[in-house]
Amino acid sequence: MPRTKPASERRAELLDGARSVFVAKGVAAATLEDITNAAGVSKGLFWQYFRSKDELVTALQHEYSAQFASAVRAAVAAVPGWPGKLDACVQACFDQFQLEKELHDVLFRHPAHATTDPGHEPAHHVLVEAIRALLADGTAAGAFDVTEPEVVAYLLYATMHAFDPAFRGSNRTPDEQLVRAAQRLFRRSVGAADPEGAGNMKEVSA
Amino acid sequence: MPRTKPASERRAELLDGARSVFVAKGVAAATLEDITNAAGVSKGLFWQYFRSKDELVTALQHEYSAQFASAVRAAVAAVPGWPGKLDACVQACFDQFQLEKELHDVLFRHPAHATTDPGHEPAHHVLVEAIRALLADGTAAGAFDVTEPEVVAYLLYATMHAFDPAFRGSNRTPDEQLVRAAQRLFRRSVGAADPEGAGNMKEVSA
Amino acid sequence: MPRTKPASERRAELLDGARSVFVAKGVAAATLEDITNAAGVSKGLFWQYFRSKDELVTALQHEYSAQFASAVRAAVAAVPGWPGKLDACVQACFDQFQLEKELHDVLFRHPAHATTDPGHEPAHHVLVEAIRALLADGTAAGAFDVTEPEVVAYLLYATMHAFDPAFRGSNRTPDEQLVRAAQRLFRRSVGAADPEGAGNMKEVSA
Amino acid sequence: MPRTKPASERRAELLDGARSVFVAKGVAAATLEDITNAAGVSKGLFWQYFRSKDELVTALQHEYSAQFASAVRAAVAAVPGWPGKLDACVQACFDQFQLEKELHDVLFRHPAHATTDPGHEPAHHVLVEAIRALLADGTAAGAFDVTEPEVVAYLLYATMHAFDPAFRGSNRTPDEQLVRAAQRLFRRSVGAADPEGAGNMKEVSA
DNA sequence: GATGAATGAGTTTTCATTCAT
DNA sequence: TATGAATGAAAACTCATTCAT
Repeated sequence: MPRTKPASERRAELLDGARSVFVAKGVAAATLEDITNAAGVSKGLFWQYFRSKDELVTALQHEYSAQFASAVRAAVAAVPGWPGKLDACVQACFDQFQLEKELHDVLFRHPAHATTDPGHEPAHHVLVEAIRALLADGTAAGAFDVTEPEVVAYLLYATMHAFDPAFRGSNRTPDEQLVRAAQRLFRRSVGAADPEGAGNMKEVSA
Repeated sequence: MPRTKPASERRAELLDGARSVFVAKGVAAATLEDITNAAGVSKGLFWQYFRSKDELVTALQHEYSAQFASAVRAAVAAVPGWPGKLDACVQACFDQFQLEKELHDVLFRHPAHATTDPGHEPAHHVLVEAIRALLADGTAAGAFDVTEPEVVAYLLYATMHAFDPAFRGSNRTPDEQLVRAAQRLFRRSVGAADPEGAGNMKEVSA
Repeated sequence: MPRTKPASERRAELLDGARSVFVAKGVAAATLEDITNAAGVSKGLFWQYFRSKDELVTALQHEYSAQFASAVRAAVAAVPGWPGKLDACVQACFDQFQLEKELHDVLFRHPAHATTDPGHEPAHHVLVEAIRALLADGTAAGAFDVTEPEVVAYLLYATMHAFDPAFRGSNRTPDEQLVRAAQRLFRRSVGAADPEGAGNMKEVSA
Repeated sequence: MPRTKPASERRAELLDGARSVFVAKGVAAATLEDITNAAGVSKGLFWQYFRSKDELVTALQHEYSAQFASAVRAAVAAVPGWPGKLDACVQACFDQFQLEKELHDVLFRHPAHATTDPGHEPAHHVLVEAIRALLADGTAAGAFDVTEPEVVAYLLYATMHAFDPAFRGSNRTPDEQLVRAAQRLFRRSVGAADPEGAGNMKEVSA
């Protein structure tokens, strides 16, 4: 004996249900019935909100990416100083991957997340773009030395996946150490001084 | 009507069939019948060589990783000079991703490639280890400045996925430019001079 | 947002919507939602006017048959002379089948139009009856020679389905020729002279 | 615990099962599981013999039509004399409709039996063609007077559907009488004398 | 070893029908 | 009266897996 609810609420319930089922058993293994059960609705209702499982996955991916990017942007904005912003960017990415450890994996390793899927691209892009802006602005301010911000941003975006729990696999580097190392790598990559005791650069260039 | 063949040959036929089917329609969409058809053997024979589809996928992943790692090691060994080795490592990774564009994607984006799958780890590890050795040796030789080779190697391994055609998605940077940028990034990361006209490092450290 | 309307109008809207949907995609493929959409009413309203899809189909069949029969009766009445009436009957049937080419097919080939459906019988019957009356009256008037008007009417009724576009299938006889041939066949069947140049009968009986 | 059987036997079992289920509950209402149950095989086996329900229906239609046509041809061939052949043709059609009363209806009234279905046309055609040949040959022999055998054959083919139990509906004419009337109608249509006591023709032509 | 017919649980999807508003 | 969100029973179809030959 169901009660009518606003569509946005139902949709959210379905998305929530899907998220938890996906995390629990993966996208491929999750049946639509699992999802509607988790959402507490009947099987048929699913098709009033999504045309297919893929559409649901895509919706979840968008949601995820949007949140990720905005968290990064906020973290960068909150910190003064270019090297600090760079560190904050790295830290924010790490935190985001920690936030819902399995979700990224389950959502983006799925084959549905095809190369050519135009739907997800913007999300990726928004994060690459955030990094690019950081590099370009820092370079313009004389703090960084990056001649091709677009390309470097893209490479660093790839690097960030080292934080993905699924990607880390058996890598047992402690979180703290991994983040510090990444920050140092990012700083060097943009030609900024190492975070603490900046002796490194000098020695090399000497 | 094939007659008896040596087991290793049959297994290879099955792996070849699977590879082509996986590339053609993805791992999830490929049925075991597709695979045995492609291999030119009967359906039942599959079970004599693999316990499940997942085992087959894993075998293919191993094959792939092993080849990848050995290609990288060979490329590194073939070049003299530490910065040159680093560049060669980057270039070899790029070339490997180009070699069978879709195969990596289809094999490793599949959910079967689970986080905790212990079967694939060695392959990852062998490549990370190759990079680590390069960094440690170069540092010992005074050419690089890397204090935590394990961690940096892992991070750079992640960066390398920027070459994955599936990962690149809409990124339209020309191949040549992408490789050059990656080489510069790697050099900087290890504290070596930029490939050409090493002015960058100096300016920053000045 | 339609407000209250007279029931008969609503019912007509529903019937119209159903007719167009049925013609467009067939009875089986048409969903009640298609129909209510086409009618511009809500899904739930359907149940206020029809107890089931079958009831709706039956209603449409009745409508169709009633119109068919009355068109035939009118055509017959409009023409003087018995052979002329017979020709007119044939022509009217042909014209009716042309009128809404697909509708008859879609409505009466549907399984819902079951053998034992007592609902459609009257319609058939009214047409058979029109033919029967024509044969009986013509015979009484000495123009036809039909000893069992009921049975012959029924047989000729069956013959008339040769005009059904769905029945014709790949038959490529031009319309004009088909009608002429049918008229000749009907005339002969009732023992009347061939329409033009009545030599045929004589030769045979000679 | 199934036993392997020759494909043709399995296929026949499936066809037999389908035929009985279709007759029992109609094509639309019959589920594939009903059919496989009736055939005594598992659900999945169906798809090894037919690609879809429609393909099965079509196969049954072909089977039916082929048998129908050959029965008619045999009956016609067995009788000497043109009028006798005509009568035999009518009788054979009637007998065929009696043979599996509901099957024709259930098979051909189904929407799958679409107008444009090229698969069934040959079957129709083979019967029309048998009638056409009869008319043409009889005319050539001077026994019939038919100027357009193709068209008349097609019309008489339509007439024959009066024998279809589903078509007859509430028509209560005794079988015997119906067949006699049809034979008389056919004879008249082709310009041959009435079966018994040929007075009719004479009176009319006089 | 090799085959492929047979199985049947499992999945997505549809849609007539209800009912709280 | 009119609405449309919600239901859930079916139904078609898939495919990994078995096993008699």
